[in-house]
Amino acid sequence: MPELPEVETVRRSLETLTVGRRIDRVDVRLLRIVRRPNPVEFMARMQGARIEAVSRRGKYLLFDLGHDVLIVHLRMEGRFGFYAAADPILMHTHVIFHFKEDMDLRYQDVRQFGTMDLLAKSDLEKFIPLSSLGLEPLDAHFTSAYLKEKLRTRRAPIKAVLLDQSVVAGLGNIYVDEILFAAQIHPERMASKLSMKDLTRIVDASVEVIQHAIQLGGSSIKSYVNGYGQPGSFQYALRVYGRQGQACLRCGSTIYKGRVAGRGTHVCLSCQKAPRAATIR
DNA sequence: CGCCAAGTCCGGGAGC
DNA sequence: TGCTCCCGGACTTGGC
Repeated sequence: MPELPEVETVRRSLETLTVGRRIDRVDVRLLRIVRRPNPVEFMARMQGARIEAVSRRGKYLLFDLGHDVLIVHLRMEGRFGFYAAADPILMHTHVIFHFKEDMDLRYQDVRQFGTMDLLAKSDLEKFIPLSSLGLEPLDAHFTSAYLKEKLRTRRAPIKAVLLDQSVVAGLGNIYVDEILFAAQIHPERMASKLSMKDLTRIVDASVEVIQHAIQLGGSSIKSYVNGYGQPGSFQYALRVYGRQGQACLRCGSTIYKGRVAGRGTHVCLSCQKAPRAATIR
């Protein structure tokens, strides 16, 4: 479940491990991972390319290859590992980037949900999933005024809207629950009805939670590790996610788990006051 | 054994 | 009427 803090942590590790290296050969072992171009062209175009930089936008990783850019989405369980070329190939290894120095960058994904897109840098704006992303939560322009405008017409519950990548880029199920708990806002509040004060609380909570999570290298709930194979430690700092049945760290009442926007949703019903129409109350 | 978990896309349907 | 918005299903497979 890599969300922004996990993807950012992976980015930092891959930056150290791969920038400046030249790709000798790419081996696509599971075709569905590569969405475009076709796998033959994908492998051919990357051969000989040098990794100039590794950046991130929302939950997407971007490998700058000079003329082209490789865009990777890890979805739920995608991960990268750095190996000696002679190391045994583990299960669920779907794409291998071989470097000159007998080192490999390997993409592993039990769920096979992750995606790779290779495009010319000049076509980057045409890549809809990327070009339609909203602001990063740590962007200075991510403010209550920005959210007010974005949420003006949105009648969906605030949780669904914060999961919408065109509103804020990089939040997923874990951090939205954490942010709404920190902001003391019920996930089923209608987005368009939130006051500027509410929105300010959401912005402040977003910055605080996401910064803290990056500091701790992300949350390793299930399988997440960075490019060095190291887990994060923010799972120990989670205040509401996965704590159903336990005491609220703020008020002591019991954390409840329900369902909002089709997602498992954790709330403290004392700290996060339910609106009249709420199903979790 | 059947359900759940995750993020995104897509189609159908609701609502303004 | 036409558009925007919302929700649920599909994708996948391991774990409970």
